[in-house]
Amino acid sequence: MSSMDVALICKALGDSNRLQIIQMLSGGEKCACKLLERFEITQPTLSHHMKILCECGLVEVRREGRWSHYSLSGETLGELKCFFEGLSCEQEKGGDGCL
Amino acid sequence: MSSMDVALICKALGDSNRLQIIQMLSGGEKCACKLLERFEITQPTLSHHMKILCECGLVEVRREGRWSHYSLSGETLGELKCFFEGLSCEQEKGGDGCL
DNA sequence: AAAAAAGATTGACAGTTATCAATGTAATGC
DNA sequence: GCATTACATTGATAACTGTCAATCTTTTTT
Repeated sequence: MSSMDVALICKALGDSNRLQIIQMLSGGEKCACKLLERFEITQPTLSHHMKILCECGLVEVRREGRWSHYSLSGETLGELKCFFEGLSCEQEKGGDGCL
Repeated sequence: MSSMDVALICKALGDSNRLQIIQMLSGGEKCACKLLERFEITQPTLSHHMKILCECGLVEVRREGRWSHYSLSGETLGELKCFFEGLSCEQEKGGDGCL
């Protein structure tokens, strides 16, 4: 997973509504109507947010009849966790070369 | 760490330049001049990015003479990792209530 | 004191984004 | 076939963002 992919996902999660959607999806698959109940936004706005979450790869959609069921992508979520786990605040070797 | 805090950090990391800065800081503390060398941006723009990274709590600054040394905040980084580790794509119990 | 170096701040601008109302589409129920 | 339901798309708009040039502040050097 490239830096650009991670940046795209972070950008998607940079919106408070979308971050809360992700947290809801962490409990398992949800349909759009259930998500809509929890937020003070209109249906077109939710649809817009879901599109962004899907386009960055973090969310997958399963269409069934009239319903759209959304869930987290296990693969993308795993890679994202991996990226953050790779970050460290520890010094690697010498200073920063600035004196 | 609240959802809003995480959203603020994600927003900060949603810019490709800032994400790369974070990756550089993962190797250890760096001063602004060293960071500037690696990017195709002007000094005021870098300064702007560093301010955003500091304000969300992910980066700390240590001023020394003319230099500003930047590093990742271990505490914030830890909490951020914790947040992402808490996400799962597994179903919790029943379906989503949508039939 | 004057010059230089490192970095922050200000102001401006083009591009992007979150949001909504209105409308479109596809599936279901009567 | 017609109404309803679930959701997507379009168009508009106000707010926000990344970027740079110009300038300011602070520290070091001569």
